[in-house]
Amino acid sequence: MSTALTVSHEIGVALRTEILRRQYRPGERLPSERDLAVRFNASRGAVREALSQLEQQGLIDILPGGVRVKPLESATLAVLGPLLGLDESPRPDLVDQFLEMFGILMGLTVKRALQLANAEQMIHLQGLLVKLSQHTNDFESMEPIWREMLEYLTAISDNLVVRLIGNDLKTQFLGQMLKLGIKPQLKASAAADLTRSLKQAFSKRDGELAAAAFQKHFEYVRQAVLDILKPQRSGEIPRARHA
Amino acid sequence: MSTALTVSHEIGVALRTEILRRQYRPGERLPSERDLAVRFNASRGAVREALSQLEQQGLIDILPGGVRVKPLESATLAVLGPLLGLDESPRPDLVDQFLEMFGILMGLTVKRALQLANAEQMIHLQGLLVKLSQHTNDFESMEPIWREMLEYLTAISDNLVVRLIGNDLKTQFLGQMLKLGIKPQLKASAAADLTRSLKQAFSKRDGELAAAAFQKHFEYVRQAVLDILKPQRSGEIPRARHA
DNA sequence: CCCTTATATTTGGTCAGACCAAATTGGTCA
DNA sequence: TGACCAATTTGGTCTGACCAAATATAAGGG
Repeated sequence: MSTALTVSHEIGVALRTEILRRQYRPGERLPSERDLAVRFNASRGAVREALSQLEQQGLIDILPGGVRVKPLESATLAVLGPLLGLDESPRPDLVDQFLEMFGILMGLTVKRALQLANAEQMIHLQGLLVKLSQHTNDFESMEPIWREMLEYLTAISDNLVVRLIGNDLKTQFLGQMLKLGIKPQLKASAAADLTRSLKQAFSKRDGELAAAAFQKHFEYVRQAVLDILKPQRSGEIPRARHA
Repeated sequence: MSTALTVSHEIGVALRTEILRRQYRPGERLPSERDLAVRFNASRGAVREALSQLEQQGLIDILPGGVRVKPLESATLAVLGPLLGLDESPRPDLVDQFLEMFGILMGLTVKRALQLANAEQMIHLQGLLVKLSQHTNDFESMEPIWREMLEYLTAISDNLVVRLIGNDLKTQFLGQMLKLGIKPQLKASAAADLTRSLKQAFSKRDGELAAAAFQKHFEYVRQAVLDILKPQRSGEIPRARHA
């Protein structure tokens, strides 16, 4: 299932999957490097590199005497993608949490960007917005423009913490979502709504307004995605809807 | 400066520091593994493990033909701590961004916790709050109780995305802050304010209110920390203050 | 003189076998 | 039963080797 160019990556992915599937209890010891080497038909060096990666991901503690598995909750963001890809269909609650967080980050980004942007940057932004509003009916053609705008906003806002978190989330999730072929069918009206709100917020340079627009849009996306992910069963944890 | 139990960690830290100090341009090639091995007086295996870690941190791309340095912005949250610890005094803007994000995460956590908590959990929470309000004047003695409450809130809210981000931030930053001896002198009144607001929010089970209390408190902390970090010079990027 | 094409070198990926120090384990003895 | 000590296991590291792909270099043709 997982592409792995090198043996060590392959081993890493395999072990990570097992840990994420909770085949080891937290605190339990992993097989010794030598045993793992035998099992994967690889050298100890390769196994070692794999373990080194898992350690960076916060999944294991590798210390003299044995490799110990850590509880999932103490892992790194790096495990989110793999966690989503465990089954054919990702856990809806995780996807929802991701989208919520992503909306928040995006809100923070615009808000700050609108504060810091200079005149010409504002002009560029509004130019992008105009371009967007000309394609509201064609999702495919507006997607790259969206990307460009987000990239631009991120650059302006110059918030490394938000950026790094966003990086992780993006690479972790978007990859998985695309891989799983989950593309929420957004009504054209939703995109139009967002661009309209943003236009207004940009012209007034109202960061709060722009942030709110993003948040609202992402709530719509969340709903759309959830409708796809659990079309049958319900009765899950109720989700908040900030009025 | 940096504690490193193993040689490979040591090499990893050294190389990471150099990259974070921008001693290599993005896209530039790192010295070959063999050269690095000579330089660090280590085996290629050790170097390899170090590189493997840096790759996980998003700092390098390690591919046949050479190891290439990636731009800082495409790294992982794992670099935040090291970034803060580069100089004797951490970059104030990063610390501020961190605290802002931390406040937001905490707000999300309480909000959700108050939604999901059952009766006995609420009782426990309020019990902790009472304990806290009895120690508002003694920072040292209330700190563990705070930790316990946060841990408890996090467990209840059961939001893995927020939790993982929080993990990273915590381990990354708090470690550095403590190491650098930056302990903001919070007035007792601030802590009292927070506990009072939380008490009210808990009794009414008002998540928004509790979140707001945390945010407000963190804004106070941000100000306090900034006052420490840049006592002399000013003229930096103005920071937002959400009324 | 420039561009293309072979050739030699470098670089990462992996393996095998070895040694050390610390931790674990198991048995022994009080 | 419990404390103590030896044998084993485990991670940490090193050396030296081989392969395939990528890079750099030299050779050749226009």
